[in-house]
Amino acid sequence: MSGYRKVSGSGGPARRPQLKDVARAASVSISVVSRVLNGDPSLRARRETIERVEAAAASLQYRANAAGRSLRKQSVDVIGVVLPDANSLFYAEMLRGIEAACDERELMPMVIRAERIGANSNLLTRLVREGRVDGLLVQPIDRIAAEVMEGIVRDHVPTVILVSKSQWQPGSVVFDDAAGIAVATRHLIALGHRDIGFVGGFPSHDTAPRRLSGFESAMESSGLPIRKEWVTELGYSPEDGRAAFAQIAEQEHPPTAVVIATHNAAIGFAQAARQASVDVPDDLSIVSLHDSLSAEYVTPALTTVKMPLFELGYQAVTHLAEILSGEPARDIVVTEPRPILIERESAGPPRTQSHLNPLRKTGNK
Amino acid sequence: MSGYRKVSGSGGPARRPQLKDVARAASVSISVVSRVLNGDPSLRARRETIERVEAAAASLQYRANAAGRSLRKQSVDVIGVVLPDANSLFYAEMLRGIEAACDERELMPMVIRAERIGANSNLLTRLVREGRVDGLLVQPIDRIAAEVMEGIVRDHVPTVILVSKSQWQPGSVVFDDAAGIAVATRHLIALGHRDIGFVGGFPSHDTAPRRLSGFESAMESSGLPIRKEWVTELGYSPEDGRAAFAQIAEQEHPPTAVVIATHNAAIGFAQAARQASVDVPDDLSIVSLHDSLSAEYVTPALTTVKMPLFELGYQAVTHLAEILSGEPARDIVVTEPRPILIERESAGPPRTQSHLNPLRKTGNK
DNA sequence: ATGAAAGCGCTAACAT
DNA sequence: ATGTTAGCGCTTTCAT
Repeated sequence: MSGYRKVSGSGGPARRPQLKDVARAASVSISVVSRVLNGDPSLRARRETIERVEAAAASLQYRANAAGRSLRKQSVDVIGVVLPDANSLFYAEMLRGIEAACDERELMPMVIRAERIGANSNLLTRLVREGRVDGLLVQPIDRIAAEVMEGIVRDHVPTVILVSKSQWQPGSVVFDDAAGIAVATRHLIALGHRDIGFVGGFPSHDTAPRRLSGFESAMESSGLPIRKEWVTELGYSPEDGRAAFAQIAEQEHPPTAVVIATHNAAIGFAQAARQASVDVPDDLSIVSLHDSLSAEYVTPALTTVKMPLFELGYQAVTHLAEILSGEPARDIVVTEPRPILIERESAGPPRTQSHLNPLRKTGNK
Repeated sequence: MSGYRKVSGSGGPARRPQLKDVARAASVSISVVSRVLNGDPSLRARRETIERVEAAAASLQYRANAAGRSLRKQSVDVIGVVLPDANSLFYAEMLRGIEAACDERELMPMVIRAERIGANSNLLTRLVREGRVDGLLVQPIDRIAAEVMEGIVRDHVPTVILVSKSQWQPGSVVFDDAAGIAVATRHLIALGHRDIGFVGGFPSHDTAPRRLSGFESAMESSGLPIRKEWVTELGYSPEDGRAAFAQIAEQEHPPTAVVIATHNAAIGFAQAARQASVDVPDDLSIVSLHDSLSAEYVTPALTTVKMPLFELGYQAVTHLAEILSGEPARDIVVTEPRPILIERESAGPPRTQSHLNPLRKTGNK
């Protein structure tokens, strides 16, 4: 079918070398070549033979054909990586961790944007049933989580869930969300804030309660009260962040600072603040969980808590490889390296206190 | 190797159905099943038989094993997509076009960030020599372009170059760069600017002269002069954009507006302007080629010219598929849809003219 | 210490 | 109108 793979004639593109070519060049049988190149421990060959085979393979630039090998081994050394938006800067670092771990194990990551699964709902099932992947790394998004995850469970694909813990089966890698939120909260406390709000995620998302509890414990251990009206649980999207701002800014006595549980909500929250001419950080300080490149470009640049994204990706692959080699699936929390505060411009000391709401420029009620 | 694929015992995960299972269920031979499911035109079967086979395949949720099929067909229906940074928002839309075209042809795109190739230089060669991809879509970056492209040429992999034209061999899909730059330039002229500069790319990059010529012809057809000192050819990175600002802002009589030949340079240029307290757009208007999500987040939001990224990706796959089926490689210019001006905040009418340099706040020299 | 050969799942040429 | 079979390139068991 493919036009370039003709039998070698004079001038035409050469056929790719295969086992038998190496075997002929080294004057051994193909089985010896296979064993040498795969480092078969049961191999009992003369050093000289091994060297001859290796030299022949190198000079021919031999690489085992993936289809032949896969057919025989019943595995393809490819893992599918399903991400909400592979183009988001947020995932750049996680993907780098995934790639690094894959490189070490001679695995190929095949990235599938979750959005594609919506349009082409059997895409994942196809990949699995056609045997194009040995296993899956999945970061579920709410909308498609249920049906996709059910398909995955039904197909018995070795799977590790990223960032959130699976309700379906063991096998996940998550951040220490509470620790990250605590770092953010303590930074605001250290700056002198006492009136601190929390913009959280939707309670049904399994990360949300962990993040909220990080906020609560950091506040409590500094003896600071938590005011219900300063805590929103609207979701993780920019729109949710905007809504959270609306809810918090309308209050008679608003907080002087907020911890925001995720990056996208922080973008929306800050945008809404700017549109309402609320000065960040002078009127309102913001620290958000999860750093990302766009945090730098936003005005004001966002102070964030950077979580170990690289390591999460790395460990996810590591654990998936364990599962593929027969070990039981586990739920892993990535605690190292610890969350790191990235100070930029969105958090500062509170203004000298005034009991008027500086956030509400329109003085109604 | 993979732990989940055991022979079906009681309770254990079921073996994936294969041709012979469908054949047994439909009481026909495996060749009939293969021909029915592949829509073989030479098939001369009874309608009833066809229906029986299709029903059996559907009820078993049969999917042909990729390894078996690939081994036989000598093609894998996977194309490698090498992008400078797959995580950049810039490529999101191009990738969507690639995916859309792949979905239509039952191809799988396998995205490889070019950065990985630096660390793991034989990665691409490996993919090709192992037969894991049938062809390649490559956007070369300067640093690795030469060695990688040479490897590709040597391996005779069907390849289509993205965005820039290949000096190595035919097979490319590029934008109508001149048209895009002309749209940007004409917008500034329509706003009343006469003193317009151009921040271009490095001359060795093949897109650079096309973009410069678009600027020149738009200026000339409005009877506007081009001043050499307002034209920079430093490169496409944010740092290059910063350098371009430095060069332009230092002049006695600077332009009131600039066209910037690419998105990243515009980000750097605008950042440098902000740091120099130059008001954009009041002191200096900016229009850049290539829209991207971050153009909205930057302050001021950038006025840009959106190029047909989706279509470029789509056509690249289309053409690669043509090459794979034996047609000769061509160099394609994507002219539809035309470049579209996205008006945001970085371009406005020029200030009433003053012959002092408003860009140079420090009055030295 | 090395080789022969079976067989992974599929397509297609060749029977019938 | 349908079935039989060779063979794609590889790994691995079994033989020597």
